[in-house]
Amino acid sequence: MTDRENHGAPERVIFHVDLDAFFVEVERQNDATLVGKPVVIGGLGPRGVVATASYEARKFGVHSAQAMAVARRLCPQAIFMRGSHGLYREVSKKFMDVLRNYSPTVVPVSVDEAYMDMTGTERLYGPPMDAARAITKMVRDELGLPASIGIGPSKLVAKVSTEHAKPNGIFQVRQDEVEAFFAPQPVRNLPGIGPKAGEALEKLNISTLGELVNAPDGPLRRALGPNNADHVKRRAKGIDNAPLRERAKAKSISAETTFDTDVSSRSELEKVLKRLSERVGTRLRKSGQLARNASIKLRYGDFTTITRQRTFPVPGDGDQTIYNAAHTLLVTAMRQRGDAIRLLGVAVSGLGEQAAQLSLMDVNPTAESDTSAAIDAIRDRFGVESISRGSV
DNA sequence: TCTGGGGTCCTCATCCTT
DNA sequence: TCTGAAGGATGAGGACCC
Repeated sequence: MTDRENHGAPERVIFHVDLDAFFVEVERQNDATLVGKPVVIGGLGPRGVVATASYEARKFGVHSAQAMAVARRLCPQAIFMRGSHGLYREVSKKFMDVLRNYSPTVVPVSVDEAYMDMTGTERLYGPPMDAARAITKMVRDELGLPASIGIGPSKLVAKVSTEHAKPNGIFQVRQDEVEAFFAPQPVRNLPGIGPKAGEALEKLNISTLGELVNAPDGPLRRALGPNNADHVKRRAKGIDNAPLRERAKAKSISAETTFDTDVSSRSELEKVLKRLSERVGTRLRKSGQLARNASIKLRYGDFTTITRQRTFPVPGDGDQTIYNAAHTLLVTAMRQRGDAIRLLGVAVSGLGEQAAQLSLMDVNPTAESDTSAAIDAIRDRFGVESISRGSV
């Protein structure tokens, strides 16, 4: 829909609901001694990073994606935890159920945030601010979790508003306020502007969205790429007509691991590759899909990362099929560069429904698939570690 | 000094087919 | 039969998000 087409339509009311320091708050429910203390959740190994930090820890400069070692230095008195991701998924499901009481259109973005279309709900819940207060109250009453809500005429504006609502608040920006609200925002507040684009804009002396809107097109296009520059400029004006839509099925499934110390032993890498292939295969079969491609990801000690991809002769979902392709790719890559490896990953993509398997050109993909499915059944019953293929 | 894991989307290069 | 253009498929890499 173009801007013009949107004229005359009632202003959309979109909520962006975000749970504050979600992982930490869930842990605090299980252990009240964590309340009021700096808590950091993330990987505890030598190469772990911060997933979430409590507001008490953030005061010391701890933030997500930071190396755990740095977080420990900044805030040694914090409580460091690995986190219980299965539990977070369960709580997240309940959170989405609470939101569905208020709107049929709830689109989860991640475990701790979702968009809601609240257009036309005034007669039921009153003005948006009242509805938002009711939702945060219900989230707190039912789940014991603090939530922040940003309200706007689009997903983009709602999302940026949430940053002003945090922690534990509500912030609304109406259509006629969007331009004035966006103009003074730092460019990095615009979703889609990450470290690289932020740096490129800084070089052009552009630090706010207002400056971005008024920047000449030529240098902007050179800095961000022609298509992206136009897109970003529109968003910097707060223009976003994207509809609220359920996320499509996953397009790829992957698993990867970072080693505590870099690994150069081929047999060690093969063992891990096998395990990763099985993890991916199990999830692929659970999704009821077949994959057309397998790929590996390698990161070396100097942090350079490469990916190598291979297409199956026919779509498949068996562990062995995935492993064989991944192994070929790994051997070829190691021949080209034999350096020790920091991270190893396996992925499948080109996912499609089972019917694709009816193309009967291959050796015997079903037999292999049956073996993998049998292994899945045993794992479901007795746990992931209960059975492995011989080489693992 | 240190940079996880699981994703999506975009761009660009290359190869193959028409 | 050769050649070049166009376009799709594939592969690689990078940026970004939570």
